[in-house]
Amino acid sequence: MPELPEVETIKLQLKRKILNKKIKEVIVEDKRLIKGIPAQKFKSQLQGKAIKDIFRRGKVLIIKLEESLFLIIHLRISGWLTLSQTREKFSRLLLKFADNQVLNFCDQRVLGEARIVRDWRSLPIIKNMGPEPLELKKDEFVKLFDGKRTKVKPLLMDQNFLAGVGNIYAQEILFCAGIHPQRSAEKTKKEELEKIYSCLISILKDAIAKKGSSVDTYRQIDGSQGNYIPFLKVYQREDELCFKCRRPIKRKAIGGRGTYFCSHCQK
DNA sequence: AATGGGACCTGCGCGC
DNA sequence: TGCGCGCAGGTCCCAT
Repeated sequence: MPELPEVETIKLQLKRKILNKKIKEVIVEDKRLIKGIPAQKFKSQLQGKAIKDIFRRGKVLIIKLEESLFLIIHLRISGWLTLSQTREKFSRLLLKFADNQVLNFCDQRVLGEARIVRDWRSLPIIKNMGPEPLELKKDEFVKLFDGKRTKVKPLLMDQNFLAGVGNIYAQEILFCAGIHPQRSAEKTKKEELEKIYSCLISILKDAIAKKGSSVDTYRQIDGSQGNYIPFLKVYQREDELCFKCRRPIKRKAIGGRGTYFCSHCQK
């Protein structure tokens, strides 16, 4: 559920708070979160290192440390980060700084991951990742669809096609563009793809401005919810009225994913 | 190449 | 009240 706007929010907020702080102590509450190396080694590599930069690629948060080490955090479905004085209920990994602030990697379902690498660009998830939507021009976006025979919705969610869009924003983008979630890419005209592009950009920007959607466990780093939920037009609004035509919103499992849409406004 | 399913996980909300 | 079940969505992996 943390998609691009949520991870971007976390990035911006963390950047204001923990840049140049030194990690004093590392507590691994659940080893399943730590990938690639044993938890002991993970801890010793982080110990004493200062945070030099924080950035994002798709849904992946990348924290640059001293000595060219990178802490890679993927929140997957149910992860979130907080910066506080204490541990949280679902804290799985804690980084304590010298000023006693604690960066909590919380994750209800323990599907997230943390790893340390030197060459983050060669991580498979990064290496194969599609372009950043907010760095993409309209004609570049349209061109991505050349020769694609898949349905538009799974394409938008395919991280190797386009980075950062997940199930929630894909649905919102398609509603905005008036495109049915089962529409195939090859039957989508250039003008429609351009409409999808403008919806993609405006929705992502708006969601970032509102600090993300706390549909489930996602939180801002102070623990408060994101503010975009009241602006969701279809997601989790089954049987509620479409804001455009006042007909009830439908829900259907498409490609194994819960999908909300208006069958009148989306063709 | 595209699609479908299962696996990874846990907690919540529902119906009985 | 309590239990079992279905569901939630990101990614990877395997089979068709």
